[in-house]
Amino acid sequence: MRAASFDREETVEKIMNAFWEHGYEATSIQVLEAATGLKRQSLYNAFGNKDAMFELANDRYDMAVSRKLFATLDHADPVIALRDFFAAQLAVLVDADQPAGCFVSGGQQELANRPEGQLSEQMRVMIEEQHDQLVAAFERWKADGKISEDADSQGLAAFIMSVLRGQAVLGRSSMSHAIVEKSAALAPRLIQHYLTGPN
Amino acid sequence: MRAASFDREETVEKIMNAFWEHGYEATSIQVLEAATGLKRQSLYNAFGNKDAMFELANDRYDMAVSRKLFATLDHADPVIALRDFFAAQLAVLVDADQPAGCFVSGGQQELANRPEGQLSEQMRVMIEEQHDQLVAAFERWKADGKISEDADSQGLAAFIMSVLRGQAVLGRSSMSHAIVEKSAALAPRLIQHYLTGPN
DNA sequence: CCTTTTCTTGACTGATCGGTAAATTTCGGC
DNA sequence: GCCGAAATTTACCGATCAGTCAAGAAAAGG
Repeated sequence: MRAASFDREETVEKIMNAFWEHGYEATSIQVLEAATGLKRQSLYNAFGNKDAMFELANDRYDMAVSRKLFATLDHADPVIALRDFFAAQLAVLVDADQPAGCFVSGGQQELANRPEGQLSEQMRVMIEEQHDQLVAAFERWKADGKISEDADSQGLAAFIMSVLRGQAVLGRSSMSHAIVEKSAALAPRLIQHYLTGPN
Repeated sequence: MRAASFDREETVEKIMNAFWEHGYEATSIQVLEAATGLKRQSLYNAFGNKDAMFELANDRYDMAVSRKLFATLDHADPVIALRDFFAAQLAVLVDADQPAGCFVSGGQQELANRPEGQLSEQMRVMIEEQHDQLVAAFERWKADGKISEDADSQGLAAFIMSVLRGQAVLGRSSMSHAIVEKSAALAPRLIQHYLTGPN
């Protein structure tokens, strides 16, 4: 036996950042070698193949980034929750220490039309789960009497998912950060306005 | 002299559809050969190189698809305009005769972090122009007294751009078409609600 | 008809792609 | 200390990438 000389978690994070920054196709094994400091065969030995590395990166993004964002929805007050939700989204998108944009949006765009749909299926599930979390949040606020019984949870969830993905696309280019900031500021106000009436 | 045996406009359209469907990287020259029915050298002879083909495809998308969408904003009534705007967007995204999703969103995601930024610059300009068209529309409605003087044209434009891009991402996978439909239905109502108050 | 110009065709380049086989090093177990 | 197993390194594989070269085919101009 011989212990691996690298930390697996750290390596997965580096792989995630590489895919996040360059996308699936443009992240060649060479790029992953440079990003992780490992040699080709060490990567294959540890993770299998490129698709498996992408899946791990996707999982890690889900755990480390997405879940933190959606945790803001746990707040009992929908106004505060949605304000924090979009603030957290903005923070991710403009954080200079992280790659620009969003892993999920980028991957979805690039992999959706692939003939072999293993990876796109994984991303689709992620998007569906996020949508369901939003629906659940609105249903919870409904049950707690925080918002009207008539509110369309499905529609609102779908709408917020759209805003989320769109901000991720625009946040990809630093030139559009101003647009993302304005959008992130206005989005919760629009929704609040719709839910609770003006004031 | 000898006349080319193919119609240039038709060929550009086929090239556009290929890039639209597969993205930049995944659309190899082989794919373009199959899509256009032309041989390699004919393509290079007619268009120069791959990047030039992508630029032409991008231009054509702008002319043929985006402009039609933004033309709905010309209507004097913002309620009708925004309703038609999102209806037109939905129509593009769910049209089975066209590739799924949106050329602009896909290209922006894939090319934004390229070292050589020729193509991403072109897409950034496109996004900026669309944003400006939205701002202009709101300013016009303001001047006509259709919406409040206090309305934040910049913010609303930024917000709508986000929704637009996000719907394009979600529309990329046919599994998410239900989400796009709900989002496209709710978006204009939310904005209208915000602009004119409930009812 | 014949020449000339252009388009078309098919073979080819060097680079890079994802993935693998075999050699070499390094370490834990005895 | 040495042996064997696992990690690392180096070299390589066929396939495909964007782009090119040099012939062959076809049409316009005379």
